[in-house]
Amino acid sequence: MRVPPGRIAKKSTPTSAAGPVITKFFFTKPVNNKNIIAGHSTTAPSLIAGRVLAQNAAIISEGSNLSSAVQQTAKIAISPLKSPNKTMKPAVPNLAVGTVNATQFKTIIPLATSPNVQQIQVTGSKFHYVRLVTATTASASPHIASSSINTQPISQAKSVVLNTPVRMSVPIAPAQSIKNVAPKSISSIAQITPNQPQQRLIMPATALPQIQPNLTSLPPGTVLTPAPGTGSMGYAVVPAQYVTQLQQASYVSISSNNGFTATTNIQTQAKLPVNGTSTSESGSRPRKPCNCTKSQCLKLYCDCFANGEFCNNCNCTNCFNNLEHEAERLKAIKACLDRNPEAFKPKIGKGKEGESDRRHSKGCNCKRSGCLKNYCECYEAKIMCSSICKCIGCKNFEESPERKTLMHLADAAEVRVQQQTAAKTKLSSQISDLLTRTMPTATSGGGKLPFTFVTKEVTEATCECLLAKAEEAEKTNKSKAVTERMILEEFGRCLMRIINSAGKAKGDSCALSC
DNA sequence: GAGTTTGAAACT
DNA sequence: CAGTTTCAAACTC
Repeated sequence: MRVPPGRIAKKSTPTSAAGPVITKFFFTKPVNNKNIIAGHSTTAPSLIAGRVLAQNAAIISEGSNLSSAVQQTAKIAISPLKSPNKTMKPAVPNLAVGTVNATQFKTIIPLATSPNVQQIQVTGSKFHYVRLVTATTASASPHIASSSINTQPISQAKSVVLNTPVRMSVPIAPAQSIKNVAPKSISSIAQITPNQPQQRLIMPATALPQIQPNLTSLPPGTVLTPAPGTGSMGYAVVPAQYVTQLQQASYVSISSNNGFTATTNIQTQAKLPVNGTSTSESGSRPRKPCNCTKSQCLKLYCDCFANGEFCNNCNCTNCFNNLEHEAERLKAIKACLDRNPEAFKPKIGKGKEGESDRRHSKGCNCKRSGCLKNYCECYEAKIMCSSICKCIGCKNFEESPERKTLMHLADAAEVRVQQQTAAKTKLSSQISDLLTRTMPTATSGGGKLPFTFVTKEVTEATCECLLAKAEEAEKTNKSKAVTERMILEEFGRCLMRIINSAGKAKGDSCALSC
């Protein structure tokens, strides 16, 4: 059976018979939260976005009969969690790996500096996917294939070993999280292959309510490592910016025991507005780079950390919120979760029945701002204070005249900004258009002017002027030499008029009237 | 840009 | 749980 391109993305690994076997998994996602049933799939009734459908061992041997291999495997699908309204379905048995639409993986980008990392871009997804690959031997130095690897039929490949039981445990999370994250039983999992390398799957920085309910308290960046002796695969939930960090890393090692170890300084502190592309939990509001100095960006004071993001293009000093300090970061995450298991959950959630749709989960405690400044978390989130707020002198309620005034001013300012932006855009467009239209004349060095402006009418007018001069010379009995001189002088004047007229861009032969 | 104010987070 | 301290963002000048 020939697997359609993209159904199981893989790379061609130039391995010798004795060479290392590169184990790679691609965990695919549906686009636009749609089920990913592909036309070639003979199983899998549905696949819900964001679900780990089955976590049994998955084995695909490249070069072997794929169909049989697929039939023997359990299937795993991980996808971004952007359809919170959908309910978790039970694990779907016999869902073939690679039942994803062939167009879903747009590109698989090998990181030039790290043979262990591949980026995966999914059409229509704002998330970056990264897959980390570990060779089975230390000497493995696989050449990462080009982006065309996702189109290569799997039947041509050598081997893909998915003999890896997937077990998810959360050592850094509170006990209650661990309890539910681990599968109830792995007894049904196919034989565990000893000495398997550890793999980690990098998942988007989105809350994971649909994978496991108790994962929601884990911030992106949490590493779900395998339980001792039970498997060789772990998961890391990272923000999109992680991709940037990986790109900046000259080397990222993946040890079976230690996880990530970036050996270079992979955090940039460049003061670029790139972080403006980062979004908050709402997915729309740009988040500013942090400026932390004392917290090492490992406390909730740091917005990046609080949002479960790595610092990237921030202005912070002594930042530990990066891959280089993964251990410290995980420790800090654990400490935060110990203090407050909800620490990484969105603060703005659904209110009670009859109250506003959105409200602060804890309520604010403002005393002096009247809850009408951005100090107030409710006001900052553009929501009104609720009954659970403990604020003093609150003016952030529906009928508050101060609030209405502020909102009005804010709206007016926003409109003004939009108008200014539109005006700038229009002016820029006009300038650009003008330059484009005048460019041929400007760049021609004037060489086209005579040709452009010496029209039939201009030529006739010039000739009339010259003839008039000749008649004038004839009437006055001028010598031949003088007559020629008079005609040449007139011709010179005509040329000057043509040039002057060209400068006026009129092309008007009237300018040549004698 | 420096200094001040503010309230959440952290600490005791 | 309440009071205090620390912290970084928001704000003012």
